[in-house]
Amino acid sequence: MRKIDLNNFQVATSETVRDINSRIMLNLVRKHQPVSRADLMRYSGLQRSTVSAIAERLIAERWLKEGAVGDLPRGRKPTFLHLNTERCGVVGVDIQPATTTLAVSSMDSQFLAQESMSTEKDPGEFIARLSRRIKDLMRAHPRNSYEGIGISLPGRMDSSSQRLIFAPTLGWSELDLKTHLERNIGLPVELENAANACALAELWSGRHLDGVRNLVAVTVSDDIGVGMIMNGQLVRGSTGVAGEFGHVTQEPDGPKCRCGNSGCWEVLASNSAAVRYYAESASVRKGEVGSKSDMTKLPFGDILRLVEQNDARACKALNQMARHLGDGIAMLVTGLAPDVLVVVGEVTRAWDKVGPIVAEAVKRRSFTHAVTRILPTDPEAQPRLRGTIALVLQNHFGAPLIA
Amino acid sequence: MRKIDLNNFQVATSETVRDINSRIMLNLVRKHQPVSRADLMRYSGLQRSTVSAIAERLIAERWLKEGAVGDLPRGRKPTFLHLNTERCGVVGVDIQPATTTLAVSSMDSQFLAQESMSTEKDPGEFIARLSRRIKDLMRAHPRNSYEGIGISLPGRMDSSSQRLIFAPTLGWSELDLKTHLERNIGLPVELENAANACALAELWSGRHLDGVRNLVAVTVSDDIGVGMIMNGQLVRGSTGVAGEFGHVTQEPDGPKCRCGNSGCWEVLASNSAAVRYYAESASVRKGEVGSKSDMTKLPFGDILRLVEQNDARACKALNQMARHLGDGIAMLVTGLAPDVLVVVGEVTRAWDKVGPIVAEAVKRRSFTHAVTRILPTDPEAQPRLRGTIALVLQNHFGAPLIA
DNA sequence: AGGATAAAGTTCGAGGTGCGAACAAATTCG
DNA sequence: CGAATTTGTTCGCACCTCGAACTTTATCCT
Repeated sequence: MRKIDLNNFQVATSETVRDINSRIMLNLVRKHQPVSRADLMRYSGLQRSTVSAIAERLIAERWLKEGAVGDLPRGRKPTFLHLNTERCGVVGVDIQPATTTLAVSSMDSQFLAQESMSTEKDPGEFIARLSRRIKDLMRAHPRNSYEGIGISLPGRMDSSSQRLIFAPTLGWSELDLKTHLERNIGLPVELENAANACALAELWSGRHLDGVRNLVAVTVSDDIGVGMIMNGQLVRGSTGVAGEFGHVTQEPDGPKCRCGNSGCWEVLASNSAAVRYYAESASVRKGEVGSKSDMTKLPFGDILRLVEQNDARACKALNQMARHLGDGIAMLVTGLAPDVLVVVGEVTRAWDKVGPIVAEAVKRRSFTHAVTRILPTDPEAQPRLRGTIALVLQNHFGAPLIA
Repeated sequence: MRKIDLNNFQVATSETVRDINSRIMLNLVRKHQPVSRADLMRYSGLQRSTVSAIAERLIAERWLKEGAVGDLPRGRKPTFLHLNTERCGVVGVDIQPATTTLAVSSMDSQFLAQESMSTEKDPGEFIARLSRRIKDLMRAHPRNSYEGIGISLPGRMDSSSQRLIFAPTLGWSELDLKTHLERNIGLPVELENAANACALAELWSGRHLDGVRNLVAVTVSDDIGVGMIMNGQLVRGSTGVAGEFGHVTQEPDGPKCRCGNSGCWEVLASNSAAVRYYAESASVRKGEVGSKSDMTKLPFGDILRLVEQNDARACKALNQMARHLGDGIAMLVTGLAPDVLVVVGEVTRAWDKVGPIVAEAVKRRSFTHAVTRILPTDPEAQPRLRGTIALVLQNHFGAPLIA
């Protein structure tokens, strides 16, 4: 049971009823399509007449469309309803330190087109170029309407103003991306932290069992981010900064982290950690410790490639990273007990090696009553980008803001 | 934005509108009482006529009552509305390993009476005795109606059946407390884990700034429990077992925990930990390590008493506990970034000593963007017991289950 | 004293919404 | 060809909020 937020509520009117039931209908169609009005009546518990009325309106508003007629052993054949995927489009933007990916998607989270550009160091320049690219992309893929622009980025937004307040890897500061883009393009813009976007992606378009309402996404790159869905809703915390489990101290005497502390989880288990482990093993092998110039700092991708070739040093570095990754995941499983925990990042390419080590660490360390499934995401599925789409679609498919 | 739970939703009808607005009104009265209809109109945004209609019904249902007339510089004087605290009572039961406390409370979370009994080892016997005590207490404090019985206990319930599935300190197993009590007394029973109950207590009757929607309660006794409120709602996780941060590994080579792992947070920072630190310091002082018989295992309460007398050994043990407590709290602050984190337990009696050490650890270890206030609870305020009341009152004051 | 002003609270018809029964349409089976 | 069955529509009813008009109560100013 939720407490009513007296600082941010909506009273109910007659139309509220229709809004609630429409959203339920829309979700039922999304889940069961193709589906007849009679089926919707059974799924929802609404009266046949009510279902017909709502369907009529949703068809008029072009959210739904009628399709083929079904087949039954007896009686009148049902007319199927579908989501009208042509109705609207959504623009998704995934900003990463080096590359920014943008895409347009239809209502069913299918990408219609996708392209990349470099992420500029100068925010002004970047916004101008991104705006142009988005407009071009929308012009090339005309839709009945565009609903909005979702943006994922490695940083933190102020929860009220949505201004960017922290994005060390991008090198921007205090940027009001939202307002600028909204003015340039004329569509609502929604920003979200990358890990949170991944969590949303899994919630709305993940291939999980139906009814997953507690889900954690762990993004592993040069840092570690955690996005949490609890009770079917993204957890942003008081200032929008929840999920910084990457900066939980795991080894007080461990290596220095760029956050200023030492031995943070992300210092021990991120891609950069594997890179460091690999480099360290080089100098150890040579019998010299600390002669930094000797350390061969291979990019993480190369380490993964070496692992595929069964290179012993690379495997050892990866194992070390995996063990620490598992330790942190055990913390999340123990403390949050989600139904599903998904891992996002290049490291999933070696999941056949990493997965068992993580599973072992979790089994060893975590409290036994949780039954969290730990799953790698397919990098092809572009979780960040899918999350930006979910971010916008939420507004139509999510629960109405009431009470 | 919340995702609609298609496995557990309610469609809206005309009455839903009234239900939503009634609950909003009830909460507004709770927050602002005494308050006039005209004020409620302004707070809620509803029409004057609607406010009057809802008030009329709530008065008829005895949720509200009219009180004194107010005073204004001009115009007709307003009639104030209050919560009708006499309307209903709630029974709260706080089961702890040695003692069970039971109380009856009015709608405003004020205790009318409170008494204790010993917690039996035999569950059947216990249920019988508890039922009798509850019935006696209700008879001694007659109310218009009793709304339900809330129970807090140190253990875990199955989230669907509410059967007790894990309560090592009580020594009961697989107990269906809910059904038995409901049959004996004829009131709905709600069970909740003690840490969760404390979190609910702070959410509903805590003395915090208004609008705290992300809150963590840490209960420190012989174990450590964590209750989480995120987005204004209790986080129970997939199987109702979320919050076991007490069993997150902090020192892999640390002392054995009764959960089977080693170096869990609760092994390092619970009351028992302080007791152990104290005992260890004894044997160290004597120059012998490991001769267990020499270790003086003082109860935690005695250690606190010694601390009040500035006993050096006791202070050292408490400091050690406090440092570890702070380390774990830093993890929660970093990862969950709640508005408020409350600490519950005997340790708060020495908060003038413990608080600064915790604050220091949090400052040192946690990510800097969170602005969590860390507060001790007053043991006199009986957070567990208040939580059981909140557990029941939620059903009337919480957001309606819709969509 | 009496009228203007002001604010609280009530009354009542209009419009939106779901309910539920009756009805129409479409299809199969004997 | 009619009975049975299932889908989908129509229509009057009840519930709810809205919003304007109205009543009630009180103060201030002339």
